[in-house]
Amino acid sequence: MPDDGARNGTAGTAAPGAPRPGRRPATTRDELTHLALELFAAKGFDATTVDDIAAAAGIGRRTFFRYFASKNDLPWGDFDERLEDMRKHFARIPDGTPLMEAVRIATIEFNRMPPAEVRYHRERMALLLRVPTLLAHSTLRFAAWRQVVAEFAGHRLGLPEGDLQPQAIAWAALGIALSAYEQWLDHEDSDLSELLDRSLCMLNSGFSSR
Amino acid sequence: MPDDGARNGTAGTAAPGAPRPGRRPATTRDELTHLALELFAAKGFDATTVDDIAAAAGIGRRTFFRYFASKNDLPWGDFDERLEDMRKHFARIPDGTPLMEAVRIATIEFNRMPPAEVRYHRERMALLLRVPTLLAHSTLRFAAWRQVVAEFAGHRLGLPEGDLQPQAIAWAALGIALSAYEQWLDHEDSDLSELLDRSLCMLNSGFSSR
DNA sequence: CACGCTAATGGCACCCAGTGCCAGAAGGAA
DNA sequence: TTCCTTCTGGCACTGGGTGCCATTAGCGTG
Repeated sequence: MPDDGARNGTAGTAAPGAPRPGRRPATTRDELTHLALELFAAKGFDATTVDDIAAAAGIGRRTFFRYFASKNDLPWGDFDERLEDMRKHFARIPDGTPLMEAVRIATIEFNRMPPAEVRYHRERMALLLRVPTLLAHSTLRFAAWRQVVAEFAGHRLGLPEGDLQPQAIAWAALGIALSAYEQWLDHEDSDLSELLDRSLCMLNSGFSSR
Repeated sequence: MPDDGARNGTAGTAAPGAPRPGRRPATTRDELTHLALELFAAKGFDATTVDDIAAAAGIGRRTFFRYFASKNDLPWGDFDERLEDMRKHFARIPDGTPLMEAVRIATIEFNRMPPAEVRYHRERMALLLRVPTLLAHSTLRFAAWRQVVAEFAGHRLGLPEGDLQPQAIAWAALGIALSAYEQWLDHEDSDLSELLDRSLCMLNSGFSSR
């Protein structure tokens, strides 16, 4: 059995929660993520073994893999829930808004974060986009992001989401967002929202103006 | 194993004779790729171990890793040389050609193949884009492709290739090409060049027309 | 022919990620 | 206490990938 990680940890949020039977989880995904990120920053991603992380968390190596399917998944945090937010955001965009305009807005919104978290997010994204192993793995996560965009585009165009145009839009939007992220990481003083806005406008004008 | 031919290492590039000193390589990258692709088709990528491949080729496991840095690299064949071709192709495009038009043409050209190879290429690409491990790994190869496009775009725009616009163009072009590839794989009777042409035209018009 | 130079091979030990199995540990409720 | 449940974590095993090093195989020269 894949033994799929993450059950009722119920990390951050309160949720006093109905007292369930059985032994309590020894830790949470959040805790492991934080801990691991510190180790990565200190020793580097590749040099940090799962044993290191488990030891630091005071759990067994085997247990670690019940919280995360792989070491690569550690930096992704609550990505899947964020995707749901984006789906909802798309749903709230007025029908009158042009398709690519909606994509632009939703993408910017998806990547908005409180100023206090900028520093943290930057570190996380630097890991994800600059450590080759993680960059490779990220492709699989990004596929889920593309899926959300393709769903919306397909809906708007009255086409199946698997058709060329919705898929092309989703792929292009992802590519554009990643190029903006790379600029953001390269330039300490840059603003992510602005970079996303600029690059998505380029996309929407077919890179014609200069 | 019939390790006949495959005399000269460095198959492909010139230097027909050039009697070098030292022991002859036991096989070639090409031979290993072919062999492996057959095994993948028969047993699946994940179920085929490096030991299987090495055994089938009649070489030691250790030797395999001197021909390919990883099992994931097997299906990529001569990709790097093909990239050089694309670089040259870009260089030959007349200066009068609009930038995005040049990108469209070069992308289509890069992905052109003799009809006899279509079947083979389809199988290879299905592996690369549908086996999760390989899809993830492919990101790293695609980075090199983007680099070629970004170089050209940067050159044309008079900007460093690392700037937002060249990078955005490269990312978008890659995304578009991949969406075309997915359609091609999904529809047995489709034509890759045509799909690339259609999706790149969409890109160049900012996905505006319908 | 024997020697030395060079370039490749391949066995061995080892590291690390990830998995199946299973015997417990820890909690609530009867 | 006993039962039931959930989570833990040790153990053994697979498979990719690497460092080390002795060995093999070609070539040229004395």
